[in-house]
Amino acid sequence: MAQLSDSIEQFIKELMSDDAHIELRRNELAQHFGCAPSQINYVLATRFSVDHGYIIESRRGGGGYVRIVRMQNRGEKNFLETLLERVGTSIDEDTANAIISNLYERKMVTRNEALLLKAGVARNALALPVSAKDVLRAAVFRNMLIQVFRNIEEGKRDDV
Amino acid sequence: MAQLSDSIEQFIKELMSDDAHIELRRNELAQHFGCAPSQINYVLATRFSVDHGYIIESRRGGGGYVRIVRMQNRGEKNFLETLLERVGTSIDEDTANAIISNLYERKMVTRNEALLLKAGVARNALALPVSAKDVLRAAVFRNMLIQVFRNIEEGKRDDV
DNA sequence: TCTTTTGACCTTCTTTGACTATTATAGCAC
DNA sequence: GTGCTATAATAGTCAAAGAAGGTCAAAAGA
Repeated sequence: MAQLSDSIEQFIKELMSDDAHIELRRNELAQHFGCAPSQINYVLATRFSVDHGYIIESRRGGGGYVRIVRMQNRGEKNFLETLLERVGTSIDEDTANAIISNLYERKMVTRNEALLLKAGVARNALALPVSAKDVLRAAVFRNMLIQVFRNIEEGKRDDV
Repeated sequence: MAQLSDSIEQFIKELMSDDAHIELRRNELAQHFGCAPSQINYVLATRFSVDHGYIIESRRGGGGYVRIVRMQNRGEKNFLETLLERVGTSIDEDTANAIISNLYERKMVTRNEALLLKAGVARNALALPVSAKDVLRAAVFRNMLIQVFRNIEEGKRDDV
């Protein structure tokens, strides 16, 4: 039997067709496939992750949604993947700064954005034992990196 | 989908346009949107708080009203101090996001920068007990805020 | 063994309604 | 006219219900 997950993956990809992003209701989709809502999360996690070239955004509560953004540019997608791999689950400040400078040199972020990124991962921002700092820095940095690429990919929406 | 709260927020912002303040009738507005009057209070509380840069004044009884006042731009230096004070040593995500939106509305950061700031303070970036998250978020956020103002103040040099 | 599926429980955001508080005004006593 | 009082017209507060989506681990399949 064609796995449920595969069908859902297909379905979502057809929905997207040429669009760079779509928005869907998790529960609706689950109902459509007669499965548990968390099944959708599984599909997103295993087939629409960053290393598959997608970025997921969502919102809870009334009017909640799940938005799937496809990275258009293959190079960028691979680059982000590489960066996230490099960051891993722990990273020191110098390495993070090097990555940020590199992004700036490639003109993927403005100077101001680069400085903002550096501020976010700076030692003094993380008042914790050193080893914990690196772990935390990695977490914050990953999030910011993904946002950098989202900024690049996404058309200008006006919600901030 | 188009959240009621979002529509009301939009509506109010359009009403304001360039004015520094507007006055409205809570019940009238509620009726216009066919919702409970207290819904209006919810929108005001979540989208027009002081952190968002607004002050609400109101009066009950016959001829009552709700006045929404957009806060004046203080000197930048002073503003940074105020913000840092507000952040203190612990801040939750919603408050941080409100402040960021405010910076964006005041055109002190670009949209991309705002999104970057939000990514830096997002819940999911901080895999820790909630209370610890708030403390850490404050630290990271302070650092980024200072950078925002440094970006504004400093002439464009090209070293990063 | 590795992947998929499900379900119980959690967190976030929105909407509503019952109850409370405040203010202006009309009517009345003087 | 003045001062009180009742009433109507507002707005505020808070808790509960409703409407999403998230997480994690156990069960089920391949």
